Amino acid sequence: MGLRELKRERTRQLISDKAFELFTDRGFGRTTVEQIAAAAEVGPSTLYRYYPTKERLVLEFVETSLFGALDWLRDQPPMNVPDGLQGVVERVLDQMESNPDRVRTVYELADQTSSVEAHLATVIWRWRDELSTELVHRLTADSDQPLAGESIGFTAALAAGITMNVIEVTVQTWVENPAGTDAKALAREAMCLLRGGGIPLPTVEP
Amino acid sequence: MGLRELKRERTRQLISDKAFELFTDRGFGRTTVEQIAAAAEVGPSTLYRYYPTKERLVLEFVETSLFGALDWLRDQPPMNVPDGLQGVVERVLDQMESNPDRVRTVYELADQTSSVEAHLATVIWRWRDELSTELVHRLTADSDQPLAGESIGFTAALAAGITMNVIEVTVQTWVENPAGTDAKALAREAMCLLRGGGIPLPTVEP
DNA sequence: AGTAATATGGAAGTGACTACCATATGACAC
DNA sequence: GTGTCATATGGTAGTCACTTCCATATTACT
Repeated sequence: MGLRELKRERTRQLISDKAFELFTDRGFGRTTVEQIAAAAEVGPSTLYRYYPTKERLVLEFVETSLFGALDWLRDQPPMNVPDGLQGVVERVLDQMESNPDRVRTVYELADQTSSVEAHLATVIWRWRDELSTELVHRLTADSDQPLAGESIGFTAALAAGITMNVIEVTVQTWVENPAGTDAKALAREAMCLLRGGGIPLPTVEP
Repeated sequence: MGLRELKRERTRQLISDKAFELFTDRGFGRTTVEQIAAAAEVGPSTLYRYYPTKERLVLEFVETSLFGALDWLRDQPPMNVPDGLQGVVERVLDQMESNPDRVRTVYELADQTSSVEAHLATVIWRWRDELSTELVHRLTADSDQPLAGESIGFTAALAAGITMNVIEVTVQTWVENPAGTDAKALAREAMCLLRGGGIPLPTVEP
């Protein structure tokens, strides 16, 4: 790695760290980009070359966690879709559990500031869409499948959406009570949905 | 209804209509709030009293469609959760199908402009959260349930998320091919997930 | 008609983000 | 080392969404 890329990485990390300091200190809305740039000792225009929006500063961690797991899936040999998705979920949860403070901070900032929540949602949506297209590849490329071509897109989107839901709900539960939650077990149980296990809902008499 | 509220409704509708005209004409990003205000013959500050953000102008229709269905559920007598959610989905699809042009326009604007997509995501998330809490009410208030108190929140969030997914994927499919898609039938099939039907995925040999 | 409540328009300001240009710095051939 | 080129940086000026505040106008109520 050349000196150039090394400094790039360092600057990137410095900006991110200083931003999180300021955000946790005065809050997202009360921190200006100029303040972050000043704290990281770079010009505002340089900061924008690293992070295109203020919100991306907050969400970089979530982004790399999610898309890292997706890259893992892309490198896997053919396997049944529920197994692959199970692996994806566990990879994401591993990332989250390895950095609980970051996760908590991101959640707090998203709760407080609607623009952060909005950007978080788009990151998650984009991930879900890419996961969906990856599933389509896996279902069509490997062999001739019994499913009709049209409904594959529908099914894949649904499966990707459910996977995303399981991650969201599991992480949410875990963030609210980290000690008392076995995130992986919870997710494994929820993923039974894909395998036809249904969802344990009580019946209600009218 | 007094004269005051009548004029309010008229102004609101006028602003919305003019905004859609301009958006479809020059695009969302190339339309300024001042232009919308001028076209509706109101001051910019008045416009902001009706719509807190530019994006809400686009998303009002989606919002009322979704939350209208939620209000319907709140008025329903106790019933099994999957049946209630099925009704919610069908109400939403009814709204969408009754105004296909609006739906298509919203989709196009969300595709082109990331901030619209982001706001759309938050509207949908908020709706999902409210649906989830409504499910918790229904599952706890009516009778004593066999489910443990802790896991009800988890299960309800999962069910609400899946419902949201079904709506999203169904509407997406329908928007791409309105003529050849029976949205309600598609959604009904997908909602079988909640009832333990699983998802029709082919197996893959390694 | 008179008064209170509320809706409107405009002006001034904040801050995120963009476009652009001059300058500095690491990379590479010699 | 030295010169050259590609790229990274800092600063400036500007756009536009959105906020705050105040003076004025319009509706509702007695």
